[in-house]
Amino acid sequence: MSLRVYNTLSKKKEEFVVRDEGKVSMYVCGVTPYNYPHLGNARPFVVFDVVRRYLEYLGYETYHVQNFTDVDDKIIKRSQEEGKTAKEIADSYIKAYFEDMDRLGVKRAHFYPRVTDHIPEIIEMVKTLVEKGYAYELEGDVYYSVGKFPDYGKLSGRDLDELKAGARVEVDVRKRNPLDFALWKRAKEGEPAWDSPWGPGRPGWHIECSAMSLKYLKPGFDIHGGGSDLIFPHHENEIAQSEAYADGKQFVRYWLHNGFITIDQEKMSKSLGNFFTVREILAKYPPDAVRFFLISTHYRSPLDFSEERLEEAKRSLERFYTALDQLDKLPEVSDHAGQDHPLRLECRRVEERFKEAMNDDFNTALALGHLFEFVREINRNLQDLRQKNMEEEEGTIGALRAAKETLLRLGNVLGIFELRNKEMNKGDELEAKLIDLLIELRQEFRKKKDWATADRIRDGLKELGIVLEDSPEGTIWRRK
RNA sequence: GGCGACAUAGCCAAGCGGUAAGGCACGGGACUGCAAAUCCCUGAUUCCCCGGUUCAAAUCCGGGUGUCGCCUCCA
Repeated sequence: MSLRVYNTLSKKKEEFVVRDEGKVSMYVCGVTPYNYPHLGNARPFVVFDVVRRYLEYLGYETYHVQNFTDVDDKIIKRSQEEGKTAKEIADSYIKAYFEDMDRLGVKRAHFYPRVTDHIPEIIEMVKTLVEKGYAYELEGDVYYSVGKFPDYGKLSGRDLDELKAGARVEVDVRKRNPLDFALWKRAKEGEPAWDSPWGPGRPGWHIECSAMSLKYLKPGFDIHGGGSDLIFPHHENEIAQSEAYADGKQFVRYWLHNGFITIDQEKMSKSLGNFFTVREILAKYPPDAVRFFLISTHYRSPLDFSEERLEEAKRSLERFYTALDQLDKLPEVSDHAGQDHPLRLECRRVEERFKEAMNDDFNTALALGHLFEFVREINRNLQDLRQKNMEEEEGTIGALRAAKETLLRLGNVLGIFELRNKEMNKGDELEAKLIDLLIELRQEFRKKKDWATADRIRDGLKELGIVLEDSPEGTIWRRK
């Protein structure tokens, strides 16, 4: 069974066929760095990180490009307010973007082009569009003439006439069609500007992505992704510009869009003010829980945010972690031990199911379900281990070690387990030694059957977020 | 006003024509000094409502109701 992805362009799941065999070129619309990213902003980056990881798991070589829109109205406004240059604003929030996404385990794209580094390419593209008759100049501004592009509306499923009728946009009477959009904007006083054939100005909103994606990925690249609010007008306009520029050559093969994060069923957005920044959330919840939360629902569905959900995500992950910790303690045995153990079969089955789920338009929720079932199977075997004789034990241990490898490998396609250790290792050594000392003392009390004192230690530690678990092999502790 | 999406147990969430995955929470049991962790068992006669198609529908069609999104910067 092969990978199928939902293409916004066709509104259907399609078989995923790449342009260049064995390689996937992907472009994800990045941020305008004028603010700290909120959770809604982060969703596409986590989503497309999983997409990329899965493609790599399948054996594709990926080339992932993501832009920074480092000049635009909001950055300019912000820079004027703070008395800084646009570049200073952009630089500082780009830095913040990386800090936050790194913590969420988002792999770095291979390349992050910035608009301000691509002004010549953009000017060239606008110039060509004017020459080809798709764009016109108006007092230093250049507009794209949507009426010239017959396919306009094909991505968002809109009809030009309907759009005109329903347009709530303030109409600029100079434009030929109210929907014509700016490719180049004349500079106002005090704004960053570059020289162009139409006078000093800066790129319009949509042209950057076309210019940069075409430059680095060439027409007909495989995946273009972003939030579904970009479908119209941003991506619609990108298609219009890019396909007009490339003489009708297909711009993108697969358009992928993720659903929104909502709060109380309402879209999380800066303008509504109902947002939480990634760093606010990470101050209260571990990154793996946030990431788990983000992938526990299919990427195209809306996802309602709440602290309860994050708590739930945290508890769900515990299931994986307790199993993983048990598996870590297993002694080494020959790799071939337990070759015909039933658990080995489960390993193959879970991987098949995992692939089947992910092949169906990256169904991470289903994939996680399979992983949970697999964990139960692992725990069953772990429990059995105690009642086994030596010979059987070796086989079970061998199979369990293989299961651990499978679980870790599949989990990391989703990027969840690798985040855990980072956070867990944060505790300092002194703390660990003190806890060990308390456990030792408690052991003494337990021997003397002084349950009251023993329980006081356990309860006290629990208050501090340290959970003790007694087992025949001794007492272990973990953070709650 | 135009276009579109979604409605599945207490909560979250898969399934998209063959008789309801998984997680969290809850209850019972095993284990334990008691817990915790883990395992076992239990939970929707039913998938918003009403019709229809079909041997068979949560899944398809029609009509309602409700919620949300896009049409404006927006991930």
